[in-house]
Amino acid sequence: MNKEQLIKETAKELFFNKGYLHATTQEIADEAGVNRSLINYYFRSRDLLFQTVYREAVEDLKSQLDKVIYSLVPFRNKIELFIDVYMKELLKYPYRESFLITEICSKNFALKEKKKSTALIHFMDEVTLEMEKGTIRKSEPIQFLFNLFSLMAFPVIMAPLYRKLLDLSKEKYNTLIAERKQLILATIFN
Amino acid sequence: MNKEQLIKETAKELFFNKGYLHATTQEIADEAGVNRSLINYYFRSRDLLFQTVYREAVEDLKSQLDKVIYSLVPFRNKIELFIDVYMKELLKYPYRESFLITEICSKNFALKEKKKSTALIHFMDEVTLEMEKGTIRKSEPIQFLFNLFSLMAFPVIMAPLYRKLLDLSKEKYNTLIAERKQLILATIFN
DNA sequence: ATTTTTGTTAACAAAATTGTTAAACAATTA
DNA sequence: TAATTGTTTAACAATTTTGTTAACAAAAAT
Repeated sequence: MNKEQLIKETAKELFFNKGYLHATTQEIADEAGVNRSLINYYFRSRDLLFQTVYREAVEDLKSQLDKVIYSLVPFRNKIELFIDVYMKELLKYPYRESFLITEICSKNFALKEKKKSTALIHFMDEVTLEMEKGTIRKSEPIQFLFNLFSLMAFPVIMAPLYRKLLDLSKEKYNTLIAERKQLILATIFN
Repeated sequence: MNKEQLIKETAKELFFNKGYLHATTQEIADEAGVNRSLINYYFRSRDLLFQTVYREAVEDLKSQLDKVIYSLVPFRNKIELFIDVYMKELLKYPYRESFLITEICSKNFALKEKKKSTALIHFMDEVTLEMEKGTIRKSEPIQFLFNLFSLMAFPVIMAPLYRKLLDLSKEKYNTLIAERKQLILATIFN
């Protein structure tokens, strides 16, 4: 693999998978098995590497949503597909969203944002329709999104803490997470 | 206020409220309006300050749970009370749990943990009972906890990101969060 | 009142982290 | 094969961050 890519992937591994948000350039380089100067060669500065990783994470997140949202299957199947896709991604990169939040908070971000993606608007319409049909609980459509994401992501993100507080083994915790797809469906559908 | 306390509170403010997890000792001192050396005087090192803050956060989290769990009111009222208490705390310290996770991940934590708190066991029993009574959906009792915490915390923690992605004003977002208590109750109770 | 203890500060030293440069090396092209 | 371009590295410089010290001030104790 070319080393520019390797550096990025390694950074993502440390940030998104290991949750090691304080990683230094040296640590990233070591983990990738490259000379630290290469980070400056390819990305100019630590901060630009972070920005690059940040941007790609947001893009990934969006395109992932879009792909599922635009799939032409009935609503419930769409949600099931989405849970499959997103929870798989969560197990690979549990801390991606946490990284994004930390970055947004630490830099005082220019929140210039492109319009709400058309995919989202499309999906919100679909949610509204399902509420009218009575397949899901009535509420502000965004709340349905909140609920769905919350139920998927939070237990995964908080695993280290909850394992501590509840004294659960890694295996037990994984079992619980695996069970959640059905539970989430039962929770959000009438 | 005595300055040792002030430093701790300021650190918490930066970490838990502002989500500024990269704060340096100088930045903490500046924010608190004290000389940086005082941090070393009272806490010896940056790392010990972090440890102290960490420990207190875990304690707070636990004692908060305990207080509500042991209150002698019917189950549903208990949950309502809990949502009130916990969501108020969340708005004050949205990133407390994120800080804990980041710390757990960055240090390779000695996961030596005191037994699961008796409060938790007590509460799990209560949840099991309610499942048998049919007031809440049947599942592994811990999953009920997961659901409850997820629905409360995740939309608050992810506010900066979701506001970006969904292009929502601060006001609109706050309204959505405020509406969630009823929504959560409707979601987790049969 | 003066000694002792505690709290506070600035100046300094040490360590850690990042950024730059120049030279070595490899790959590609003329 | 010489020249050019792109890649990699080590050495160095600059910066940032942390930790220590010693002097000083305030408070408490004798």
